[in-house]
Amino acid sequence: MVGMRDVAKQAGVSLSTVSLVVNNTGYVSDDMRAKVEAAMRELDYIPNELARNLYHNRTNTVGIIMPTIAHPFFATLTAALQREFASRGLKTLLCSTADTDTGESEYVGMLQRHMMDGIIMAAHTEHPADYWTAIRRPIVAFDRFLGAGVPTVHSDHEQGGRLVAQHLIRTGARHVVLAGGPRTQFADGTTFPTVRYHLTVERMLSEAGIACDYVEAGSVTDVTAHEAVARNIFERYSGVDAIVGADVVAAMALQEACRRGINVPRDLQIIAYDGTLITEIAGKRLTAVRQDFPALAAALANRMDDQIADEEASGRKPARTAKTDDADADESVIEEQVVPVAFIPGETTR
Amino acid sequence: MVGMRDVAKQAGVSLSTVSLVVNNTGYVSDDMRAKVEAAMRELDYIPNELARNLYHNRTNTVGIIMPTIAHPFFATLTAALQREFASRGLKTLLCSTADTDTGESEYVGMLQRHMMDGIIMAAHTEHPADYWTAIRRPIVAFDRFLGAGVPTVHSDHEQGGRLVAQHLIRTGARHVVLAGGPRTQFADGTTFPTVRYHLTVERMLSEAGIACDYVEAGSVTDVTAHEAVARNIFERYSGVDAIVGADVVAAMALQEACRRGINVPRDLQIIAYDGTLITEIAGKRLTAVRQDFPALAAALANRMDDQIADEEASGRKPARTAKTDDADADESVIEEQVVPVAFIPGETTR
DNA sequence: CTGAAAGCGCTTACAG
DNA sequence: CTGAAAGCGCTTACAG
Repeated sequence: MVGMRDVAKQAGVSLSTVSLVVNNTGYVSDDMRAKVEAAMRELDYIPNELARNLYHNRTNTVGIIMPTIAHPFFATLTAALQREFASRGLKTLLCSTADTDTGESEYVGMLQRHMMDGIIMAAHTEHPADYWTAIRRPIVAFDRFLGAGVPTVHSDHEQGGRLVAQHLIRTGARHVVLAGGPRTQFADGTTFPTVRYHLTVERMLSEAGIACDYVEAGSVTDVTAHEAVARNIFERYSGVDAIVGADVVAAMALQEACRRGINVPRDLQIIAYDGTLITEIAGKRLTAVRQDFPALAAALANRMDDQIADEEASGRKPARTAKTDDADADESVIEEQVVPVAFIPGETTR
Repeated sequence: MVGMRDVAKQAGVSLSTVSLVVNNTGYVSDDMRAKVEAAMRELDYIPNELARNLYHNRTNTVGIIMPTIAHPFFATLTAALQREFASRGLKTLLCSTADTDTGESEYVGMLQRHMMDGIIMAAHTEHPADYWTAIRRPIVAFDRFLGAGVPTVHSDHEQGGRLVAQHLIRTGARHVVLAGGPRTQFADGTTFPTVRYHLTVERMLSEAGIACDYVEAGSVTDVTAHEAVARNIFERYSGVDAIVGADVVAAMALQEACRRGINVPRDLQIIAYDGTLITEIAGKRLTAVRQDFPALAAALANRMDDQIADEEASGRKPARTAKTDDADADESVIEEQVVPVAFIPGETTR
């Protein structure tokens, strides 16, 4: 491997001069620069970024922790994040917990060992209350609350719930089935903002006197399990005339409805929550509440930049100390950024 | 940041002793070990992997270059690869060219700057013949030929083509439309093994006297464009009674058939090529030729391990020199590993 | 504007 | 079994 030393020797200059040329920093005479560049070319010199990273204690790499990249929701989110990060000079390390059975602790370890500059946390998790806050390195949560000092970004799920409920009320739905995460997540002090969408729908439908049942949709890591859920809905709630669930669940419900010869949307409306490409290939174009993935990604990347800048500023010491310079951060509070959603009519609603 | 030096001081031992304990290498007396471990705990010491990486000139990170992770095919492949790599202690860096408009050269640059130990190349590309072979670092190609010395892994597309053709012949198809990549890829000396599936289907159908038209399915980066393709098929080939295409195209075709009130599978059969989860949520369960993603991932990872080991063995000098030790490698030939596929009957064929 | 020196944090021969 | 020393490849004050 040819290193800077070889280039310096070949060009007859010092190491520092080569470094200045490579990084285009400070002043180098045209003469010197030419000699160095010639040497670099002759030797086919390529700087070793590892060494540079060690010096700066930075890798320009951000990890995205999610259950599995095979799920369209996370694939869509990750694509948006990768694009956003790339435009900021950051690489994306894939950390999918279900694809590796290692849980997120391994990835957190990598963060602590300085293999990454930060982590976007988008996987479910069960940890002591201070697990995340104790890490003291850049972390941004997606769609979950991880504790004070860990900023979070999520869609405006209340708005999402309102859009769904308003549509169902307006179209005269009478028996709605809502599919979502484990109902235990709905407890007070939940760490999942998504429950706001379900709760909003339930409240508004209840006020309108519309029946609303809730079923648990199963894990995102086992997409085929959704099929059984879809079947169950039809078997347990024979009067159902509207189903609301994440894209994949909605697609399964539509498929099952077709098998049973149910006319969608005349006798059954289906609304997908998320708006990934699944909505376009499910047999009919699914009506959907679409999360704004590019905007979510931009918000996540902004928070991440902040976190990384904070860490750098605080001289490689813990980022979140009491002495915040400006008043914007009450450290006992979770910084929360909310991104609007949109209602996209398709062929599965009236 | 607390470093090894701090631990050594606190424990009253030398740097090397701390290193030995941390890495569990060589012999350290229980006494010393205890002291070091105590110090590590007290100081909350976490080794900095960057430094270690610099010394070893390894990052244990492999990049996967693909058009976009948002496409279910690459999401599925990547999930399998990530799982496979993780089990071998390798991290997965996401390199999607369409999500970043940077082309793969940026990622190749990272490989050369030693930010990655190797690259899985699964994106389309147009480069001079020696572009890939000149890189001289670990590269494994997926489903494409990149040149001598770059091993490749792909499904047995001839078998895939046979399975499709046999089914169509057996069920009495009379007018088949095949959707696939740009027809220009079919030239002699193509770098795309997938054309073997199309060519096999065309040859076998032709021998059986069955009409077969070919349409270009459009880019994987623009999934919605497939919709127009699906519409076109029905408009241009009114007699079509079987459509074969990648999962997303097949799903779109099914959706369009439903809109037109065409009975699938009675009057139109649809076969999906790939077998991602799309086949399960397309309105009906799609009959599919399924690629074996876990096996493909394992094969890719094996080749990658070989490449990395070769590089290490050749003392950090170019991996592919003339002096191969055993006779297994004629360097002018592309090492090619083929993985079987399977025909999975669904609801869209007879 | 250029060079000699110290250092990023860890690892590994090599003496003792 | 332990420590002092050199080194991984690059960067950055700091003298000249």
